[in-house]
Amino acid sequence: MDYQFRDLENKWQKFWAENQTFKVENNSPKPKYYVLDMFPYPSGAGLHVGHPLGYIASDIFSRYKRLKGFNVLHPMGYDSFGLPAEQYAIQTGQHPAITTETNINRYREQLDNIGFSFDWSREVRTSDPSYYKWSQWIFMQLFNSWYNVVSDKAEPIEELVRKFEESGSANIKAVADDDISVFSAEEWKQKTDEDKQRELLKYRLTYLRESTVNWCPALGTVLANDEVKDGVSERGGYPVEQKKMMQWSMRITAYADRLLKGLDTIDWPEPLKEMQRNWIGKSIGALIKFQVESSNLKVKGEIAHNLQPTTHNTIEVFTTRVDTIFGVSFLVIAPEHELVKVLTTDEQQDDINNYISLTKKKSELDRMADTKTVSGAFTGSYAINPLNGAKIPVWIADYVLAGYGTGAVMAVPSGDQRDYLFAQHFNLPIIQILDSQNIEKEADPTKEGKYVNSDFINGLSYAEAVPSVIQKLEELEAGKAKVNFRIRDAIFGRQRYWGEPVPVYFKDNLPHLIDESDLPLVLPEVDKYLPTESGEPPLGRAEGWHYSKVSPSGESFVGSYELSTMPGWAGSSWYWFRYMDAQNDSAFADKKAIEYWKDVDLYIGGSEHATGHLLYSRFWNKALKDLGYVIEEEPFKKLINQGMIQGRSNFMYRLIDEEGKGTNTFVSYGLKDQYKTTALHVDVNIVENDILNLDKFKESREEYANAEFILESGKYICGHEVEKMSKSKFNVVNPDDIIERYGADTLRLYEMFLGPLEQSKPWNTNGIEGVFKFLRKFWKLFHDDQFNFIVSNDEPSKAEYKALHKIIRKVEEDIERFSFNTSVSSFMICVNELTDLKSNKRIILQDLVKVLNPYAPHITEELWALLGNEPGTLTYADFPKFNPDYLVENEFAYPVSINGKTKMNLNISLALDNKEVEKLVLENSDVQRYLDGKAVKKMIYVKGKIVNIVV
RNA sequence: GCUCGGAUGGUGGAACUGGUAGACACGCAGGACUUAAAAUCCUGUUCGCCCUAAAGCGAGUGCGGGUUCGAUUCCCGCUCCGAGUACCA
Repeated sequence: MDYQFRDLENKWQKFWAENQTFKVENNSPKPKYYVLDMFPYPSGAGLHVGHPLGYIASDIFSRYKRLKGFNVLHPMGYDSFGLPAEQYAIQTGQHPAITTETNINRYREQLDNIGFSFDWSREVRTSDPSYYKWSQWIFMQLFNSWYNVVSDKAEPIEELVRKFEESGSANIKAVADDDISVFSAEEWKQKTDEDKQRELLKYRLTYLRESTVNWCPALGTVLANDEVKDGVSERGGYPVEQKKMMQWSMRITAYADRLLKGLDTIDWPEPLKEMQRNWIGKSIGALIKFQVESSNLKVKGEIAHNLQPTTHNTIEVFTTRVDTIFGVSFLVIAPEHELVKVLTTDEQQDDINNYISLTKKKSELDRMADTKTVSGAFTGSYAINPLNGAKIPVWIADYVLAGYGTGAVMAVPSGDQRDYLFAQHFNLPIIQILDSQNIEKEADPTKEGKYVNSDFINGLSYAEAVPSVIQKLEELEAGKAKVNFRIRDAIFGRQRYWGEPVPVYFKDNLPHLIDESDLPLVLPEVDKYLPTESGEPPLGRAEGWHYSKVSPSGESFVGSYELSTMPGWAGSSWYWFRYMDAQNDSAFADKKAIEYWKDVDLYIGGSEHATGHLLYSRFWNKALKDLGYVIEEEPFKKLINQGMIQGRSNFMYRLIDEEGKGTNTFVSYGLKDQYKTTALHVDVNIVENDILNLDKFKESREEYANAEFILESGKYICGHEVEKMSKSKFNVVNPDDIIERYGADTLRLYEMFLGPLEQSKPWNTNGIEGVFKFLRKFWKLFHDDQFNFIVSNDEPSKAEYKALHKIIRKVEEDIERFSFNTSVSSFMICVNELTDLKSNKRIILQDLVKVLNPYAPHITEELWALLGNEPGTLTYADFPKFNPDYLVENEFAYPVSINGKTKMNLNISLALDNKEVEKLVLENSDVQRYLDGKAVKKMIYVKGKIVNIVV
């Protein structure tokens, strides 16, 4: 039979599903291996050809590991809560659950078409109550925990309560809110329940905090950062303002150091680790207190430590460059800083008010994006440099962010470019502090040279100055060394409908967890998916959305539920555990299952999740480990980023008439410059190798039925450009179409053949023929000219063994280093060689089938069965063992070069030693001719590589 | 701005630890088979010069330098492209 890919692929896909070929057990004598893909959000557009890239790579790896004797967990699921489904629901009234279900079914169909070896019995959907029950449960565990700095881990909150009861708050070292109070055990016991809860909330790993959101009054909704462009909503262009509201937060900052240290223990791409390091942003510096000079404090040249500092008359700044303290010429505090009111003098009041109202109009994003404009206002007050008593003005400016550090900076114009520009603009002094500094045109942040104008550190180097300054500050009680992190606690609430309800109700304005037995807290029905008229989240519309509880004493109580839902990242921060034991109803995963699978051995996904999903997942994993639920400190041992598949658009050129109107005539790419034309996108699916299919084009739309063309050599050539893959650019390619035409095995091979996995590249169907031809050629190895299956049981020749063992070694090496594109090339070489050798030896072909199986599972299953093996057993066969003996050579065709330029090749036995080779080469008549009598200075001979003659 | 990645024929890419640059494909050109098309097969294909051809010569991995017997690979400086990130004190 000819290679009937569609029949054969359908047959095997059905076989695998019916026989549950890829179902995996949570115990096995084989070693475990867990291969995970980043699960998709099931969007309405379906899968395009870029999505499966990573899945194909992970599938090849999984199948390879099975052949290598591992018990492989390779699951798939859906991250099915999300904004698009909700927006669609707002527009159409269709319940997001219905849209989501439809989309998932479509995705499943498309995925099944490609022949993945997923264990679908473990499928998860984050929007399914049986799944989000456990997202809610984990939220509860975090709520019931605090971070103990002494043991450096999260502990149950009861432990903290016990400590409070024993000895008050004095000996507690915790990562907590700034406003925790100090109390004795006695004082604790005397607190009301309410006060105790209020205090504990400051310690919990999930807690309430006031934070700002992008509020759009016209749309009546909160917007995500990327829904806001230039201060107005992306949809509609309505103004957006910053609104403060109480929000759930997660204390990820408690884990900042562990998240940083853990990076050194995992095998991830270095750029990605670097991104996380920068995001966490550990900086070692110092806190310095600047005394405020005000009329009633009367500081005149006196050193500040003589004064009694209070929070009202000191400004605390954080700096990573304490050494520059003598270069400080002003202080800048954030416009939101609490001291602004106190510091502003009557004369400056108007200036300050104006500036603050100006700032309010800008979103934090805008404030951060605008680095060019210098703006600020003077408060009228001055502060005193604690080390030299200098009187320096205090300004406010929006380049200082209230949320980072202390919300105040000491400005050193000579060392910091922003400070430099600010000083220039407002005519403030710029003080040189290092002898090698060049500050004529811009700030010089380098640390080289010796200090000048710097009092007691004059003449010292950077390394000497830092400890010296810190010591002095500590002596004066005007400052101390301090580690600061850039990372901020993660906001966990969303004013949305399509997400997990937060399992919390309120009583006396205090949050309480619902009973664990009441989980899952199922998302209620609402009439509309918009916020309520009073501005409450959509859940405010749900009827009867109250928590009722009967207390042990028999009193019934009704509390209102939290109305916000969890963010998109909640469900994806632990899903790899659910795959270990997806059906469990009494735990997020059984302890034994977690002990068996432990962690993910290989995780494949895009680098766009570098600072979101991949950081949150690590955080939850660590918290769950602290609480004793999981084993490993890090969830993903090895991570590979697959590159983005970009779109490749095709263009046609419409002729413009004299009046400037478009005609129905189209000019081929090479001729377009001779005419007046306008370019328009044409569907890439009716273009092949940039040549337009004219008939299909005419059929595509009625208006094109009578289109005319100006052709070049009888063809219409289209222009092309690399763009994002999107419907509007007509460059979306559906894998289903490729499979229909060439089969799933060809698609799999071609996606790999396209280039290195990590590299971003445009999708281009040009070239897929080559891969398709390869599979047909492979098929023909097993068949005669009439397509009768025929293999020989004869002993293969040395050349045949060599071809086989070359590919065995190559595929092993390539898969281990995730270089899938090169092994596809090698398969082609191997099949070409065997075709030339007219090889149809069973011994060779049977092993070749195994080696190719991970890449092209359908065709190999079919041939495996045709070879007489039990159908379906290929998945768990043994990968062939590489034998180097077959590759031993006794001769090598050495390139002979003169002064590094290759001139010729020479066959030389590998058994000869240096001297013999040199002699042989120099005696060769061709070499003599090239040398042309010139004296040989030196000879380089690298065995098995090269001979180089230096003259 | 900062960080990271990249730049190789007409195209996608290969060259893994410094050792024959352009593997493997696509495309293109020519040919075979065929009434024809498809499919298949064969030959050629980095560029330039010379040439009927064989052969030969020269240049060549973004640009300019350097290290080396030898550089796509290492070092220094630059240009361009892509991604991430955002005034982080």
